[in-house]
Amino acid sequence: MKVSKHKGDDMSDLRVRFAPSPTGYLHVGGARTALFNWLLAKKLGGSFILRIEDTDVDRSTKESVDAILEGMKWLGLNWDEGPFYQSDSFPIYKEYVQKLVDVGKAYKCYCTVEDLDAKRNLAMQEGRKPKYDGACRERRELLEGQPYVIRFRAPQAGVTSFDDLIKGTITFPNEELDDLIIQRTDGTPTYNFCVVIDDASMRITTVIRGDDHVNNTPRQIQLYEALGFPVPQFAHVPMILGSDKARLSKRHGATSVIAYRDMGFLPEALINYLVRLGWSHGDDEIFSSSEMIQKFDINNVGRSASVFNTEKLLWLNAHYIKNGDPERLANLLLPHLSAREVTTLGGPDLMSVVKTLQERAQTLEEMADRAVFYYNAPVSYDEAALAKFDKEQLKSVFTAVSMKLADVSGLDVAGIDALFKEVCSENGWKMGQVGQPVRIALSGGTQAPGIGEIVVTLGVEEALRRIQKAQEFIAL
RNA sequence: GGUCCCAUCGUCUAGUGGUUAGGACGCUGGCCUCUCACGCCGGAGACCGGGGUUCAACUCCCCGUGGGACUACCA
Repeated sequence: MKVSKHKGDDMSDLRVRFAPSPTGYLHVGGARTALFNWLLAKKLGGSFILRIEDTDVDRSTKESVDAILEGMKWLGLNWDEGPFYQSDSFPIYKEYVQKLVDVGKAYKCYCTVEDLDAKRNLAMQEGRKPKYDGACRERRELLEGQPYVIRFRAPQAGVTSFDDLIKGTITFPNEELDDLIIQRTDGTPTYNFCVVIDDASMRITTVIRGDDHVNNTPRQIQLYEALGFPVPQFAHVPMILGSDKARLSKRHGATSVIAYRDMGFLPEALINYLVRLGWSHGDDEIFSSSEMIQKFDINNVGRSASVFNTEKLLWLNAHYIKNGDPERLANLLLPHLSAREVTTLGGPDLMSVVKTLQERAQTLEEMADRAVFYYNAPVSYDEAALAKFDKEQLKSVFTAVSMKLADVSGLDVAGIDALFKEVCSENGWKMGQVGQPVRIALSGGTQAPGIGEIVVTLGVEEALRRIQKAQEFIAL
């Protein structure tokens, strides 16, 4: 077999990671980043690693970790290694900080937060760069007992650049980069330092992450080089925006993937929606997970931010509901029915109910709403709709239909539909004069599955009972 | 302010110098029809602006303009 020289080929030793910080739930932006990582790993037979970035002890919570894991699992984004916690590696970071200090690539800085803030504000006011002024960079004497942070001694001349898999070559003048803090006063390491140590020690080959990290990348590259680690490849995926083109946030509506689950979305719909946000494969819109894996290519990820569009997500969800397995949907629908205090016990077969609703619901929530009448007989009727028919007419329709229905059994949907046609032709009625009143009698309203579907699903006996009740109602 | 990134219908996008600029969501006209949906057929709808390069620019370059990110002892 010939070995291809093309970049991106033969990457079976590819190692990628998703590294959320546990300061909230898994949001759709993070989910998409995770998805792209997962897809690339699956496609190239690499490893997908989950790492929890909890170096900020104050803001990190166990609840958030659980919420993120729950979201990942729901979406089916299984990981090969982890979850690893940065907080478990504090001693290791410390070791590497010391190494850098020993060789003079890092130094103690005694500047106080107040001093730094003051200098920064002054610089801003005077229109200068608000970067660290290097006050302690050349300090020779050590101040005993004074609190300090450790700063990385960054190169001040030249440029740092990298070839981003998505954005192309990006170059930064080193003079724009100041000496970043790698260890806080309390001895804990900071984010930019930890990612480098972790990505290096986990032998990550390709870092796929949000666009908002582009500016951190040159600093991290300098750290890799100072530490003597190989620099991984980078791929920065653009942000997801809200309808007003501002960064997606709660005020744009739901951003948590679990919230979408609770609103009745299917995981495959959300995944399909997310994969198309920023990535494309010609004119294709619908992707099964195996198609996604097969067709995914990081080079086809777009460079610009995209707006989250719930309408399209709804369309995809409707698509997957329409084509989904009724049994699975029935199970997924259960909690939504419970939330409506509907019990399916003793009622129609839920799977049959689902089948009548698959083309009529965009979400499981909507399906649940539409399913209620099957289990709870109407206690009132759409009076406005009923008013469109003459009372006497209604009576004769109900009577005629009841008589027909009374002596049939075992009919399927087509059979029941044919039976209604008979009623029409025998009495000189139009289907509209018969179907709609019966629909109201059976469901209480005007929007429901086809008459035949309802009668068969409900069962002839229950249908007759409901028609009788309606008959009594209009007699009042 | 500085640095970096981005720019095709309202939205998601295809497009890699020569196309009637394609598809999808949404919107909309019609068909189907017992309601609601589904489905099918049709319609409106875009290359941010200005300079170059070229026989020819949506496509390449530059400058604007407009968005966004970062500029923390957050990640």
